[in-house]
Amino acid sequence: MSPSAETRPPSEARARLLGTATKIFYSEGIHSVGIDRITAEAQVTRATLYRHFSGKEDLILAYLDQADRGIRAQVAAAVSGTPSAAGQVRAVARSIVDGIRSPGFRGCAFLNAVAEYPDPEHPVHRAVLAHRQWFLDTVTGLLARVGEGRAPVDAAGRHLVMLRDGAMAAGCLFDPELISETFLHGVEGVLRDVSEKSSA
Amino acid sequence: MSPSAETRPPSEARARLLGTATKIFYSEGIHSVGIDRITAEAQVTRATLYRHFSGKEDLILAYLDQADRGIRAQVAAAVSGTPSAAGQVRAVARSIVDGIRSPGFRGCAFLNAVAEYPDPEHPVHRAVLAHRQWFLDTVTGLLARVGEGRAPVDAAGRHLVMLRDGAMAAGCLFDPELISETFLHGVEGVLRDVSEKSSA
DNA sequence: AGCGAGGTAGAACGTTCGGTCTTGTCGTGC
DNA sequence: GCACGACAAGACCGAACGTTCTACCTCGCT
Repeated sequence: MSPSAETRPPSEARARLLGTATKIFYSEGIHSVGIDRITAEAQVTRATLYRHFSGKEDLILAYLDQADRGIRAQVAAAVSGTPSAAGQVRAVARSIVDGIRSPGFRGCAFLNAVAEYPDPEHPVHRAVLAHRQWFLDTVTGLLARVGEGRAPVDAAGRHLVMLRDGAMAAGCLFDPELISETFLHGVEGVLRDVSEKSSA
Repeated sequence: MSPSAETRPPSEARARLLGTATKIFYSEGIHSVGIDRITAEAQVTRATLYRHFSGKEDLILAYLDQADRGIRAQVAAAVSGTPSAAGQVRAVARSIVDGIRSPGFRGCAFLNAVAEYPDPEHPVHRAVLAHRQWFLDTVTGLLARVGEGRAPVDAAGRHLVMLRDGAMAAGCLFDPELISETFLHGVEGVLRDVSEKSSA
């Protein structure tokens, strides 16, 4: 799973490198920033970068891996901090709008990355697909516990992910406040659907 | 408005150039393809490209402008071919899923482009915002005629655009058929919302 | 004391980038 | 008949790309 399995163990320089890469890749894109930008900003020489990562692609994968871990932790925190199933879905939704509303928000790191790597065979593209599959499964699992029963929970999960994708994509192109409001409203609709359908 | 206002009039070579740029930019991204790829595939020399466009950026803007015209025509056709307001919304939605289901679908050209140009001041970014504003206004206008009255049609328009964005983003990452189904279902929900609220 | 891992510093590799320029050749309109 | 616009072909530019290299330093360990 770990994309940098064959590279060096953690170190101060490596952490600085990955942190800088995360910041720059997320805010400016991937193809448009070069190795030099990252090494300069991380105050590290090129040799150091290539000691910890096998190349730029490896650094990109490490960036996405870190983003993936962050989101998983964020979802886990939202879920563990709430007892009811519907409350868990709302907590996840709230964590999403928190991101959209935060200052440096530049959309979904994975959707942005996949826009630059359309080739389905490319490791970066694959990493995005894997993350998205996990998210869909997780959300669908939460919804299944809201509408306990044989409600069409798969469709509801896809609906919720579609709303999330739209909100994340538009969150840095429109007023984040309006996007958040629209998204939360949509989430309530999905919750209503799942509850109604399962009680029918 | 026209991004290539100061460049040459149409010609066979120019059309070939723009067509090739459209195909390649859309399917492979923008930053990752160079001038040489486009000129080679269009069977045109660099000199010819720079005779018709002031540079790569101008070509990108022409590409987006062409995509914008295409979508406007597509929406206009959907609207003009349907009498009822709700039918027009459904026709637009259908034209969207037609795109998602078509073979070479690679997501929204504008969302993909803006992922590569995060700087809000950049002309490419601005072109994307302009297109999106037009689309939101258009969709909101259609919804206003569905719920004739003072229904919260702005929120419904944002909701519909959010669904579209999510569908376009995921359409090339998941099963297009399921995405289309989910999207059309969501559109019906928006239509129901607008109709109910206005009749209340 | 000595060794190696991890780091800095910086030159250099070959390639590709976007962009300019020159030269020659068609075809059309004046 | 000839000048001009459109295009082909390709050399050329400076810069940036990702990558590799040598050389030196400085810790922590044994």
